[in-house]
Amino acid sequence: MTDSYPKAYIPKSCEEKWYNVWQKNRIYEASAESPKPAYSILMPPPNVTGILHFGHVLNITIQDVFIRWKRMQGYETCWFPGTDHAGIATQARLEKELAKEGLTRYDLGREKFLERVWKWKEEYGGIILRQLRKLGISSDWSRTLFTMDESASNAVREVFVRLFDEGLIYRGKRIINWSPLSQTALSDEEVEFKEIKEHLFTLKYYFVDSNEYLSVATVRPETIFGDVAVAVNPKDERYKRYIGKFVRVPLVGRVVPVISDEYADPTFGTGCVKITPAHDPYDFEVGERHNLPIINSINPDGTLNEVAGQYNGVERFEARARIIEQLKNSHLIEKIESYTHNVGFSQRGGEPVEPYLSDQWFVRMKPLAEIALPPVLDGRIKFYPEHWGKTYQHWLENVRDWCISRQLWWGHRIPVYYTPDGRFTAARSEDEARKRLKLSSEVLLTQDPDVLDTWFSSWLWPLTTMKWLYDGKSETTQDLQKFLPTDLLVTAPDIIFFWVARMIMATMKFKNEIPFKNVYFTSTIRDGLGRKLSKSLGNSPDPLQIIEKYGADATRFTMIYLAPLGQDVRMDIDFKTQDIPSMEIGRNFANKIWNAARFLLLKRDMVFGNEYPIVYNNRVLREQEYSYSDKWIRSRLHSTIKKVNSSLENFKINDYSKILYDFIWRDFCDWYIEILKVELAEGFDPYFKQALMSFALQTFESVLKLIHPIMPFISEELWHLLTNKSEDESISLELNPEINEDFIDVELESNFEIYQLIVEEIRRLRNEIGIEPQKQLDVTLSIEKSNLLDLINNLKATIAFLAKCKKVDVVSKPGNFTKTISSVVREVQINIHLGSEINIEREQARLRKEIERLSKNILSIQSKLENSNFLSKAASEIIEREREKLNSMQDSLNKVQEIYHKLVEL
RNA sequence: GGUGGCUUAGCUCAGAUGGUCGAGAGCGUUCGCCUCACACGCGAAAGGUCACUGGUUCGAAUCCAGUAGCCACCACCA
Repeated sequence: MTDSYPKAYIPKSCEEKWYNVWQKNRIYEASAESPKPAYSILMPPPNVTGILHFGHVLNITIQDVFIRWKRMQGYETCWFPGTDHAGIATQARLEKELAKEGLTRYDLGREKFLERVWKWKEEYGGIILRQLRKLGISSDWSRTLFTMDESASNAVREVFVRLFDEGLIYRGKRIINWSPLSQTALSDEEVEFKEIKEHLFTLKYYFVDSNEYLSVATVRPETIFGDVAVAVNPKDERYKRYIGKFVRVPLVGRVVPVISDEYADPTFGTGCVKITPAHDPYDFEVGERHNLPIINSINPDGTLNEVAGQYNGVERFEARARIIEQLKNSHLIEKIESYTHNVGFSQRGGEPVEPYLSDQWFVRMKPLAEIALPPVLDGRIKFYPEHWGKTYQHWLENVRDWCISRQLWWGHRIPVYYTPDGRFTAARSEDEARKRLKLSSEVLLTQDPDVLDTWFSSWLWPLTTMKWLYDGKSETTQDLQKFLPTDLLVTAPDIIFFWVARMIMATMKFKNEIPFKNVYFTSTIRDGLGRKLSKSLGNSPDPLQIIEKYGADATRFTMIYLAPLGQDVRMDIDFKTQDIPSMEIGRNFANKIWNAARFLLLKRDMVFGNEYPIVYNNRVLREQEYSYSDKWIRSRLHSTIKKVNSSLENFKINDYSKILYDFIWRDFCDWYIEILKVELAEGFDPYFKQALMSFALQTFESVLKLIHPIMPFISEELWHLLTNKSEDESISLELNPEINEDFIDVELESNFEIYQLIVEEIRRLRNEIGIEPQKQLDVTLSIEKSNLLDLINNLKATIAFLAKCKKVDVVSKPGNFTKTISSVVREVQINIHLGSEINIEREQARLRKEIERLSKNILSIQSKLENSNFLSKAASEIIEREREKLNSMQDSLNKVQEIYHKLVEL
């Protein structure tokens, strides 16, 4: 018998078992036709190249908690999973593999390369979705979408054409952020600025007609090959006279004009700035204003080009070093200062981006920003924590056009077709392009070679997951009708611009609907030193190993327990072993739950024998049979249900975990179960014992339901052990316990608190005096308050059990005792009869301390109650409470003083 | 430069709408326990001028302002 309930919870076997059962029974697949109200969540699609890290664990667990909780509240829940094709990351990954074979993508050619990527995707892509299953999540896997699936691609193409036709997508020659590593354009959002210590070089630009020169500062001397002018501020008296003259670009020898432009800041550097339109966005604007030529001196791979003469083909930073040498040798450098400034880096590749002039496709953002702002401002979409709304607003109000073309192969091909003479149109197919351009079938059309930014498909996620335009035509589907808008989006704040904002734009634009009602921004997880987790820092443990070691439930619970809304999380990480010791919180808690169940099961088997489960349902406590502790735990349970619901409703998921932790560990295990032991031992009537156990088991079943959203495996396992239900049934399809306000008894809870204080005080005194652990002493409690007296009398035996007393007497009047140490909690006097002489001095000292503490408190309350302002302005119930507090403390003080004086007399 | 966040026990953090805080938890530390569910446990203890200054209020860890330190995001001028 005992063998069926091992002493410690073993997560592994039950996790595998139950996930397989859930999958087999397809219990988490949603029906759009269900009459139940809908509750839906979009899973932020991880990259196909991704592997599980702790950011996912937190993010995914939060979503699962809400989905499971709502499912148990009777909603038709649908959690849409999927993966993102992650253009740059995936292509880079495959190119790396090719490189091992000594190949580049160009060796294979576009078609072969893409075949290869697809093959890789089928084989290894989406490993992360399998890893997510280890967490026990209840997403609807039948609805899994990949952003390059045909249905999604159809929608992407359609959206592109529509925006193009509306003039919201345009092609333009602009300075964009170029990644030399990936050799593609990037959006502004994909650039990260870092502070870099470099040098500021002041170069000499000699006038063509004199020995004088202009001093021009630059941090990028390698761009001098693209210089087409030197600008000075028109108001700058120092340089006014040079405007219109010509200088020679150092080394290059090109003769360029000195122009006047407001852009030159007289207070910065020398006040002269070289203008290189091809390599700086501001210079580009200056060039446009002054009609200057544009000279590109850098290749897409980051090397200098033929314009740079001898530096042709030299990598940009290498070139810089060599150019400086040459400038030095030619005495063309006036000075070199160290200089700290911010440089843009490619978020993915990590290399400095190159401002690069090229033809790219852009989305006009203003009109989209205008429709995306109102739903957040008017509260249709709520952010948690709220303050992200400000960040969102600021971004939208200052948004710049979105560069969506990428010079990659892996991604959605831009649906634009060009004629040999340079005309073009967006179209759903080549045929359509031909029609649109009114071309005969002989004219050769070429499709744009570029692909779209990955986020151009991600922003349609709320729509494509629900099969919008899956065939390029259908504007609505059952899923859209049932599940849009979704209820909750859980995501990291760093993709608020990339993704959250753009989803709002797209969904508002194409469906005139919000994509989600609530957005929960997760915490950033950091190590003990406050650093973000990253592989390169070696502070990013593999969640699968942690799950292996501590269990999925433990991992889930710990993450939620540690991660309050809106606050970063610090996890102690053992860098050597890649262990996370704080996972013990969850593991120990799971073990505690397991053992509470084990206790109940053992007692159940004892009390019912083989009558279980036949008579189980007939054994019910009659109302008068409920003991104070039964009523207390029932009251606590219902208070807990209430708190659980309100914390989840307010997205305080961290509170939810703490409320249950405290309730289960403290209330249920430390007190209720301990008391139950006594009640079972005392009861003679087997029917009564069975009823008592039924109540305990039912209470525990409620506990399991409450904990299920965060600890799905152990709760499922125990629920089955407890109820003997068939494997086809699942606790996750049960309804949450309902609150019965009638069961919440505030007065009982407060009296019970005094009972707990009494037990604790006796234990404390025993410890303090050093009574041997096994020694049982007689205790007399004197209590005047009648309802408390009744409660304590009722629970007398449990006090004896919990505080190791031989006998507990309860009297209504304080007695006169010798060889006794006494203490007071609230209005109760506790007397422990030692049966031997006591250390009077020590007792006096102890009591003096108590008198002091009480007197201090009383004084502060008294002064409050004597304050007429307080009496006239404070709420009456506050005053009443203070009065009660004062009375209670006075009473305590009187009693302590009485004891003290008696000691003195001895 | 702009915006937002944080600062409560040795450590990590709870402490909506100010009074129930007569400041809490977990870990760590100290002491005592293998008490018939659990040593992944039980019982107990020590440990805090709630960053600083001022204000609002009858009353502030909680609201406001300022200061300091830390963090994040945005903008980025040669």
